[in-house]
Amino acid sequence: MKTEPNITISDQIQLALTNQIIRGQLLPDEKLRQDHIAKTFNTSHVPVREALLRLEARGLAVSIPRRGVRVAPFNPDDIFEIKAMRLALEPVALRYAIPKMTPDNLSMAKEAQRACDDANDLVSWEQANRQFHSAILVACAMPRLLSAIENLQIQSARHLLGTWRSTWEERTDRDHTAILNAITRKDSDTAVSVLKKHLQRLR
Amino acid sequence: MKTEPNITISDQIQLALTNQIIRGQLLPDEKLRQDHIAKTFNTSHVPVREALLRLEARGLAVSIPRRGVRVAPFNPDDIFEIKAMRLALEPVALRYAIPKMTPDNLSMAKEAQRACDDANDLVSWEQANRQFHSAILVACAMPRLLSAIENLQIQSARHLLGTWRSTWEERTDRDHTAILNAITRKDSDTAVSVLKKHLQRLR
DNA sequence: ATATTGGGTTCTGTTTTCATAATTTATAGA
DNA sequence: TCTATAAATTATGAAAACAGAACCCAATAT
Repeated sequence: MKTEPNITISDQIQLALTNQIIRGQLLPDEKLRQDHIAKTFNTSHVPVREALLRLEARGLAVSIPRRGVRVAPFNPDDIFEIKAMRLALEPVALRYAIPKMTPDNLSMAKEAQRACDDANDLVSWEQANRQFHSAILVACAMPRLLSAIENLQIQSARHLLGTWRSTWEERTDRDHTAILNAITRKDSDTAVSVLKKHLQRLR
Repeated sequence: MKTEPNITISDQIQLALTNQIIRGQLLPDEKLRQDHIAKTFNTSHVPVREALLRLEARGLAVSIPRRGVRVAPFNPDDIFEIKAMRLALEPVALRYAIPKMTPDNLSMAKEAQRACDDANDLVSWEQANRQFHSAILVACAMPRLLSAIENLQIQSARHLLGTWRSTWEERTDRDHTAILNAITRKDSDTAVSVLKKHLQRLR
């Protein structure tokens, strides 16, 4: 039994571009030219157009009709907005998730937390951090909510990697452990309030 | 000075399909065939694909690679999720909007409210209602937040028109006036709490 | 009757080609 | 020298053409 051979070319392009944008290999406001990208992926420009369209829908690119697509810019207002939205959505997701959480969900979260602590560069820490935040929420089983949150997390990550690029200090994230403990006790109130404080610290 | 001749064919298709989905002219799970739609718009199927892609991103369609796109289905879980997200996001937007609200914003909202009261069928009431809910929030000036909310409102509208299709009774919406009064007094707390109750009543 | 195979049809995803809008470069004028 | 216009180049958006996967339906086997 094979796993999803149904991945379209435009999916692959979208994934690759997403990562390049997150990691800052593509800079804010950088132009995304269709046939240039097409060449690097050995395709025609149509699948590229479709990938760009979806990047735009996810807030990672900005398009002006007939004038091309650019990597989405980043100003302080955007950071503020993203934080506000995460603060609005993630606590809700967490509250719905906790009662439905399975042992499997919990162990995934713990694993991600370990990966956070073990990370020794910003890129891999960020990946693990994002996995942690997703792992504690997936159980809510609300697809729109989860994908909205995922997009916001990606945009946060982009900001993080863009501004703190080189600086890296090992960190043990007390909030994460506190959240995990509360979840284990099924103590939604403290889990949610710690998560809120945690997100408030974002900048 | 012309207004936006930069509308692409795929934009027009997207708009038309959006309305057809909202109004229930396209039913949940109905198949959206590319060349069929292309024929009705006298285009090739490429712009149609792009329109479908964006409908998918907005939660109005569901696509399975190589197996086509369908109008997004609607089960009680979805309704619940949409309500939860609106409850999470709209109060936040309102709180940020009120301090920035201009007289123009306010009069737009009043106009929409009047249109609600004057409506004598469900379709036009729904349009006015949506305009009201947007008008009281635009001032927050948070584009991602606003477009997320707009999409949720569209999905609510779809549910509304889908289930209560024919029934129509004139209604004067007390919540709307209460919200407007609170906004006029710059009383964010009551405005937000009335909005929350108002959204809670959604089903 | 039910399940299964095969062939034909339909539909999606992609490439190739093209028209036209936008941008850049060059040229002429003040 | 700077501005404004025109020509050449480049890029986007759409059409046409095509390959291959999914679907349908009839004929065959169980």
